[in-house]
Amino acid sequence: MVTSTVPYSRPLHNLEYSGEHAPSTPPSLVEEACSALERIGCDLKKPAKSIVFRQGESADFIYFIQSGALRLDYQLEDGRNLVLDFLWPGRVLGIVENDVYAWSAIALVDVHLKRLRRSAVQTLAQNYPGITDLLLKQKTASLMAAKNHIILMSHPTATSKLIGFLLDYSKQPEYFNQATQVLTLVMSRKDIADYLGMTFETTSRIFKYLETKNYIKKINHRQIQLNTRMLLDP
Amino acid sequence: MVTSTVPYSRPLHNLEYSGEHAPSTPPSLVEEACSALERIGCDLKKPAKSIVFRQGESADFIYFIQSGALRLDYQLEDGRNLVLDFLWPGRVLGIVENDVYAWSAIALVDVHLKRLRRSAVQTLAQNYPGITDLLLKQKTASLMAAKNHIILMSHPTATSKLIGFLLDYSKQPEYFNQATQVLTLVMSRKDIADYLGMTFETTSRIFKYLETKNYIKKINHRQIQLNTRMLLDP
DNA sequence: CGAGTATTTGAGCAGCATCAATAAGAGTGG
DNA sequence: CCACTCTTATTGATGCTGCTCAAATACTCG
Repeated sequence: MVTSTVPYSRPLHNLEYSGEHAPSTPPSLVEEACSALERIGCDLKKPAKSIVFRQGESADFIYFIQSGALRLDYQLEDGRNLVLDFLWPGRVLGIVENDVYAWSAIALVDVHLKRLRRSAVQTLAQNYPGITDLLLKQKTASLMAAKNHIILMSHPTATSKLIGFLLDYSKQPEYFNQATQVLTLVMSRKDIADYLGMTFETTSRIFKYLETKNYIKKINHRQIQLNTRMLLDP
Repeated sequence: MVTSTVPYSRPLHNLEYSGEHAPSTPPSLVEEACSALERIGCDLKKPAKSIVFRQGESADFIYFIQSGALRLDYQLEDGRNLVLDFLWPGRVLGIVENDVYAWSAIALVDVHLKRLRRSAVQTLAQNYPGITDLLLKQKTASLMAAKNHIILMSHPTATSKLIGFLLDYSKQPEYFNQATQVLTLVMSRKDIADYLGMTFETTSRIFKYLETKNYIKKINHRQIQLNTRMLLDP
């Protein structure tokens, strides 16, 4: 049941965030840092729906996503649950928080993680400057994701929010089939709603609306064929 | 006209973000880094409403805010303007973007900045590990601000968004008088609206509503006395 | 003081939330 | 493999919140 469907173990040097020019650290140092991290990391597989860490827990570990997908949840005092982000391979969990995790991480599908003790990473960072560099890039990636999230939430209508979400999501090669244009949703209607700031009934209704307008075609609840041209157009 | 009302020049070592435990770098290194940065930085004063940098411009400089307040604007293709953040002394501008600035920075009041050439900071960072550390902390600060922003935008009603905004804002000591409980708004109704994802008419109406409920008392358009206890209660 | 900008206020409507009921899928054990 | 249960998704009816367009008022700055 916990058996992952992952065919191969992704090497850590795929983690580098390419959205920023390498500032001063040469690539060799980053590679060195990755292999150093690889040595102290341990492989960890978690089944779908399992919790990797909980908001408020002592933040002892950081995790590199090798494969799969996760959801970051933030529990509000008023009882609402907010989805802060969806995470894909190449991203890192647990580097932002200080002594305790500021949010929870939940596996959406079976995931393959590399777990590293935070203190070990910090010790290692003293000898490998590439590590700090890598963490800096990961934080930039988180920040850009947050900016994107804010832009999505600022859209005036639920329809444009959802269209923006689908277009962003379709950039994930493991869940969007370019040939068939079919997007596999790894998250529920409620997850999407909690991410975009709406109710899951509205999410469902907008999916329906998009189908009547031929923007999308529902294969089943979790498989949706996109009409990318039309979604990008209006 | 460009004369700043700032009484003193804030030393750079006030910049350290205290929300995270110092990982491994001892404080002495951070101080060293700050004085090194101080040497290559040049003082810059900008009047209220002036643009520090524009979205899309070549990101040659980073700025440390010594005093004043700024607004980060993101221009969308559809013509809407989004306020991504309000920045206060101690924060840094321009470290997130890569080769071009991803958003614009506008002075809300007269500001005093320390301007540093990005390339010079990168060169200096090779000798002073504290610099990378400081940048890492600043990115964490940006990310936490973004998380807060997302939480605010997720609130179900415009009233709770605005209350959340006022409570967050009242943490700024230079604009909230603890004794009189008066908050000085450095931003317009439209700025607040563009930050929270609503129209400025709604912002105005909610201010009115909060006054009728005795949650706030308007001294004038830009001076508002808060009834903090009532705002925190419901 | 006057022109331009920011804010307030009003009326009407559209979109989304709420509550509620049904339908479709997924998971489980016989 | 099927029947049963539990979860997830859809659909419906209704009311309220906040948007739109429009006008009036307050404030700012030269």
